[in-house]
Amino acid sequence: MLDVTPHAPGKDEPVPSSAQPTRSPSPRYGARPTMKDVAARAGVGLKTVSRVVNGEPGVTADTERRVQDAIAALGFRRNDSARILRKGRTASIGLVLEDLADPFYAPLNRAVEEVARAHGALLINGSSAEDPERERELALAFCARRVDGLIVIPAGDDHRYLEPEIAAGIATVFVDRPAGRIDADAVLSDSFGGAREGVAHLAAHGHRRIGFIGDRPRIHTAAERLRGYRTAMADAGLPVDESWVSLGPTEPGRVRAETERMLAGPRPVTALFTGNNRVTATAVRVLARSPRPVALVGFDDLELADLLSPAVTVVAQDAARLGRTAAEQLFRRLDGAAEPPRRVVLPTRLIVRGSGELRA
Amino acid sequence: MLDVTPHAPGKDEPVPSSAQPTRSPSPRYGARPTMKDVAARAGVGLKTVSRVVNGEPGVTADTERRVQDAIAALGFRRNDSARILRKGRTASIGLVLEDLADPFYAPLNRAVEEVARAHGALLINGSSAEDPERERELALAFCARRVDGLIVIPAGDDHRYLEPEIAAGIATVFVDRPAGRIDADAVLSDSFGGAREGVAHLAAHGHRRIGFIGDRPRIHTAAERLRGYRTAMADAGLPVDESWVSLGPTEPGRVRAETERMLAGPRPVTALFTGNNRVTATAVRVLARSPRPVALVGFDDLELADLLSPAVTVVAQDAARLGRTAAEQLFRRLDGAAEPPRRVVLPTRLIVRGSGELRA
DNA sequence: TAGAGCCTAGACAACGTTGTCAGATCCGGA
DNA sequence: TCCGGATCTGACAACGTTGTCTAGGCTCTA
Repeated sequence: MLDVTPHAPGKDEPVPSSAQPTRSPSPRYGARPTMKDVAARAGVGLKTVSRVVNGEPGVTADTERRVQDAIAALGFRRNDSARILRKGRTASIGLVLEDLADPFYAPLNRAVEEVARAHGALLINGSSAEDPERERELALAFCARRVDGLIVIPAGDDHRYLEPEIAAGIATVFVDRPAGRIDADAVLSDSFGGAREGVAHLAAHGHRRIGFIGDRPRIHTAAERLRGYRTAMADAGLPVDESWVSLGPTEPGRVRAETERMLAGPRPVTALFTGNNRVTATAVRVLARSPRPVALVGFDDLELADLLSPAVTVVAQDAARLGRTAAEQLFRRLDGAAEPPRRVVLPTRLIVRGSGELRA
Repeated sequence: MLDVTPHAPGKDEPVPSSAQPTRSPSPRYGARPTMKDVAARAGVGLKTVSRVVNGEPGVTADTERRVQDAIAALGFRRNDSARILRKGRTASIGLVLEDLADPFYAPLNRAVEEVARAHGALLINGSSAEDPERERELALAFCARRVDGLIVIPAGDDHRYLEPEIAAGIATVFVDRPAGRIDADAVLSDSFGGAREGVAHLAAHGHRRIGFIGDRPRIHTAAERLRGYRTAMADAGLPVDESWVSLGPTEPGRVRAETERMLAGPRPVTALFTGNNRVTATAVRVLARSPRPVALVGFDDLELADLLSPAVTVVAQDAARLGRTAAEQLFRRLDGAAEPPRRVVLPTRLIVRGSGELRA
């Protein structure tokens, strides 16, 4: 039941009415007091208020106190919009990612926030939902707000629309996937190497028929991971039956169907490599119901993965480190670093949890 | 402290302090073109550019084209800071939550974002890290940016500091936990009822010694859940040994120690109720190593909880719905709804996954 | 005691946009 | 031919802040 109760006011604590005794010669209702109002009330000049608010020197203790009193009495708070307009810098950065709610991106988001905070900047963010047009809208909306910098997890593969913005001075760093058709800083995980290592792990445990289920091929990481898969198979001298490979949207329905298909065919796979956390989660569910044990290695770690039976071996990325590295690079640019765009590739880590063995 | 700190002047702008140098042929390097620049280039008035940019009527097709050309040629993008200053509305809302990376809050964050997007607003957010002071800093920083509205997941228990802001017109809605010492809209989950139901479930399956591990008692939801636990125990006629109850920080070390303690004592618990997702995750790990099976019901659902063995029964909250409801309430306020503050309590849902049985 | 020098304080002009208002142009109808 | 009205356009003043510059008042020294 959804119950909506008008909240009884006196319950928590009677609100002390002593807080705002006299609201001055009543500034316009609903409008906030400005420095001008504070100045008038304190009987000082506008600039003096500005000085006090910003802690600038050159104000006597007495004057300062008068101003502080006026500020408190009026409930003044500096309007940062005006400040930003005047100063040119907004002390904020924008982050465009795929999905704020995705367990992989959430720690990245948090890491970016921490770095921003350490630099005194606020974070504006939004989800592209893997839609290039929406990515563009968001990024440009952030630019219109004149964020100092932009961190983008690309959904699209053409970022030329950002060129004027970058030229105009908005520092931009791409994470997780490289920028398309422009040259820019990027911080990536080693998708190719990670997938190769994960698949090699399966091959080393005797699997010969290994399936690959990944995200849509236009996504850079998906393509790289597939490449890692193929390379590892070739390294191990294993042929790849194309029915073992499936790229496409990661929604559970498709992944479930593909997993079941690979387990059912005339030449069923004995092991599966899954291309990201969402795919892994669905595959685990399907495999849990499989009569025949199937080995599974997944890209991205999962919470509680160690507790599944069998525990899922994963190729873990450090999402927080991705975010941190990207944000630090961004602020390095903002501090004036003028080196040419660079690409940082962070290593992945194979976490063996015992699901690799060939048990079929 | 959040602040715009101007760094070394003269760095990005090597302009002699005397005056504006010739700015007509090419705008200063690094400076963005403004409507004035566009107007000059298109040979029209400033206001005409404004009209074109905002799609206002009253511009002939020919003039519009000239302006559009100039915009494209210069790479002009409207400065929303100036626009905001002029218009008074920022079309942005602020969200203060505990931790952007927490799997419980991430979907809430996303839901808020979706609603904001539907209303054409951007989202600024930040993590309080459960620190009241940081919550305050963030909320006030957002207010200084003149967000239209604020959604807060309280870390502290005194929100009187927001009174002047609310009075000045910043709509504010609290989620997950009620506001402290002020009367404001709040959207909550039914922590009491949910915990009561979860503990009753354990009692109904024959458990008599049921432990409770929760978050710090000053957190409203933790206190409510404990109350639900005590009520359910009383309902079932079960005495509560205080050694079965533990409230405190949710970091794994403490939770692990407490869980082990409850399992080891002279009167060990046979079942455990855990107060939120973080506690549950740690408890599951400890219980997985327990020689004796212990039943577990947790507040908050976990990804993959259905795949654990035994599967974990949970009291699930709908985090996305919390976020959506709060954001909708916020925009209702922004659209002028003037009803008294109200408290919405959303139901929880017991998801039985078979771990409730007494197996010891 | 005068002048130099420091400190405090305020007047004023930006920042880039939008709302208001008034001028210019054009049309059709009398 | 002239006028009313509609349509298009631009000058100008805000919005609230900060940087620059100058005016006083004070202290200190010669």
